Amino acid sequence: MNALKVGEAAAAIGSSARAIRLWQAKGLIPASDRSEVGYRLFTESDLDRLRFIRQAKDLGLTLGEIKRILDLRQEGATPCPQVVTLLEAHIAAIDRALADLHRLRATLTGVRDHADELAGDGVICAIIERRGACPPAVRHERDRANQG
Amino acid sequence: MNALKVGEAAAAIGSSARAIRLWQAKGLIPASDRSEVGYRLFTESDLDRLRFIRQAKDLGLTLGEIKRILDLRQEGATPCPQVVTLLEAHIAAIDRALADLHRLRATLTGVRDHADELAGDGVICAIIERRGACPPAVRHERDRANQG
DNA sequence: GTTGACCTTAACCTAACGGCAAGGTTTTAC
DNA sequence: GTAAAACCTTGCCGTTAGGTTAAGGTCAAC
Repeated sequence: MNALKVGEAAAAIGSSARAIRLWQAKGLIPASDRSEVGYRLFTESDLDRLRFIRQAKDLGLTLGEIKRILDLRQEGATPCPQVVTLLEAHIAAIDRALADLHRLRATLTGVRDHADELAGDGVICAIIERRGACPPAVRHERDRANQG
Repeated sequence: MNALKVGEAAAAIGSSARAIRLWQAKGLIPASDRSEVGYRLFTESDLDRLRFIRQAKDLGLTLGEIKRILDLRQEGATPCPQVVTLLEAHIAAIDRALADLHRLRATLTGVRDHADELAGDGVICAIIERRGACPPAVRHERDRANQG
């Protein structure tokens, strides 16, 4: 038989054994067959699903989103319309992140370039303190992900 | 006296009481005075330090980096040169993130724009599966931060 | 028969808090 | 004068997507 163990399956799809176990624990893939001693065994059709997950991850989808797509498909629905919606939400998020990063970059280079002019008589560090009004805090991508 | 409780101090610097407690637990600010019943009490000079932390955070520095700056200053050193180095490292990281996001955005819009052409006969979702070779995985900013 | 490469689960680590619990305190309103 | 609202305390769990041990079982090769 051509059943693969988790490490072999991981190598086949270009991911890690740990990641595959996590996907399984999170319900993205069903409980796999086990060998007599308990090793996970993956078939070719299992690999298709694993590859799908990896490709979706390459597109920046979260495991939760991928699970939703997979569940939709399981219910017989075609998830593609929701996927397009999802992609558009991600594109919008990327645009926000790009704008934030551009702004932050401008602030940072500005601060760095004026570092010389700032005498070292700030209380802690003049570079950080002597730069006029604080621009509104730039929230990082990861912050936005966690709390709206 | 004008000692502020943690919630008042948080409001004064534009952060949260929870964040201030965290900064204290991580050693960015010393153990503050306490009222008779154990409430944290902050003076004006405490606020300066809190404001410094918030400003440094606005520049994208991590709490660990800010602590290092604060510790340097405590040892009598002027942290500014290291701060410049830090800023340049952050700018470089931002540039990498920008490049990654631009690439991911291009991939995403490409996938979205060709969604119509892809018949729904993919195993799970044609949009995700039928797009030729997978570009190398784009690692997100937060991944890079956690493990080199 | 032992070394080394693989597998198992479990638990801890990352960044920076938010949320909630369970209880004590202060303030405000009736 | 007291009751409720609004604070405060500590502490633990949750968030992302796994990496990294730990402790132990399994399998192939030498």
